[in-house]
Amino acid sequence: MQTTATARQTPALRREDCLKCEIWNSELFPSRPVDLFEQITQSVEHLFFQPQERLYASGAGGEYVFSVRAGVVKLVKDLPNGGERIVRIKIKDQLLGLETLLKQPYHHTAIAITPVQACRIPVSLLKDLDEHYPGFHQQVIRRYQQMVDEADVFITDLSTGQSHARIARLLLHYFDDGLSEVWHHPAREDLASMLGITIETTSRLMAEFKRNGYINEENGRLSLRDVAALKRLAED
Amino acid sequence: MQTTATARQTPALRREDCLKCEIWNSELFPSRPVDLFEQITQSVEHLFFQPQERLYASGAGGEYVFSVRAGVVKLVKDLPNGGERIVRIKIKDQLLGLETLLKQPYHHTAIAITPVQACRIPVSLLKDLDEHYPGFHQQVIRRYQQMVDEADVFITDLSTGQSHARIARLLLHYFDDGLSEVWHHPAREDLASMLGITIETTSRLMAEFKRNGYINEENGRLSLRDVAALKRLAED
DNA sequence: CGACATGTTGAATGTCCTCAAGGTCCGTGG
DNA sequence: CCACGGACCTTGAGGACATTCAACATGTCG
Repeated sequence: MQTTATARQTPALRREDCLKCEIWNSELFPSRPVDLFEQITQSVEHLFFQPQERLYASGAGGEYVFSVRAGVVKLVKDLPNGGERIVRIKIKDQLLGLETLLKQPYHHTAIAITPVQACRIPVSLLKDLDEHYPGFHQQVIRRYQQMVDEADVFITDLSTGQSHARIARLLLHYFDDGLSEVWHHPAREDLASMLGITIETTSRLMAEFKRNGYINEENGRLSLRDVAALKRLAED
Repeated sequence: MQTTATARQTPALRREDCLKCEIWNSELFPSRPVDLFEQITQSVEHLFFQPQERLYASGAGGEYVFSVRAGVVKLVKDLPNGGERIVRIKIKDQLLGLETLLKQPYHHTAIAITPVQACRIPVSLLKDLDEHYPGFHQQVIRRYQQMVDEADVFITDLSTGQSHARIARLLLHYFDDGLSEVWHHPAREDLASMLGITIETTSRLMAEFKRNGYINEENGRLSLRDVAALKRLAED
């Protein structure tokens, strides 16, 4: 399992590399003592996931928070009618499963969209850090704020208005920056599930955007060609 | 301004009553010292708001967190096309404007839906508490988790599927419990803005629900008549 | 009473979904 | 090597659904 597409694309991280995780690199650990290193390397596991693989499942009692080191993870919730809706997208340096800090079961199912590398951090370690390092909780609060912000984007930008506007906003938000370097080829199903529309509508509109020269997709690589036009569409 | 409809409906709270706020009543202040009381009563203001009045506006640099003591507040974001979308509903014992803890301007506009009583808490006070009372930040984290959870409800329940299902879910979620005691008569515009649909569609479907006996609205008081039927609709 | 905001209802249009068929790509097995 | 199946994407046609624009009703407040 170690010899994955991931391992070939990007050099495989080792357990020691978990120390490079953004959450330990904070100014909040001014004098990182040796025992902190030890504690981390002993309890944090570095894991690989293939596309479609689950990091955890909704409702499961969670003991771990995950930190994404490479790749893209979707957080999904099942719908009553059998489908599923994506509620957030997690990329490098973002944390998943923070609800376990409050002893709650996972609220979503976390699924790798691309090959993913992630650190699995025991809740007990985070609680230790919280006690010994005043100011560590600021990190957690900051990340919660990020989550709320992204949730608001999903509500206002991805769930409001007509579908061509929603797609334009999605493209601008997730494929105009470095994310497209990692998430080359979004599946129509995932786009649709982020927007609350059907796969067919998504496919039709993506095809139309291609025809109009707004976007491009060659050898499985999506890129934005006419950002101005997309911004115009996104306005309404 | 003190002699408001609010003051008549529910007994007006005084500044001392801010101490009864749920956030001070936590087990996290095991030995509430006198100086804490003093600090709170000196810096926390107790305010009244009429429907349509704003507690704060999106983009403004914020110095205050608000705690709702009575009534209902909506958090809205402006849309590019001129409309606005409600992203959360705040009721008793919920906090607004936590983003100011991170020195960020308010992310939403907070508007009273009903008459509202709220405590206005300076960020500096909360920072003090955070320093002197280890464990206070747990309160903040817990509330952030609540916000994320409600945001997810807005994404999966109120922004997904056909409009009659969305309305049914909204009614079950917000008018099946104690909230209907406070929020008697939801404006069609607010319901529509929570669901991302038009006022007309909302009006038509509410009328249909009334005709079918699922809900009732007399002397400006909404109540659910057939929860089972609504739950059936909510499933899809 | 008249003015204004809010809610309701109708008719026409437009958007999106459903159902269906066909296409492409890729891995597997004959 | 090619045939086949499966997963995914595309496209079309029809119908269901939501929006738009409009008229009218209701209620509130001066």
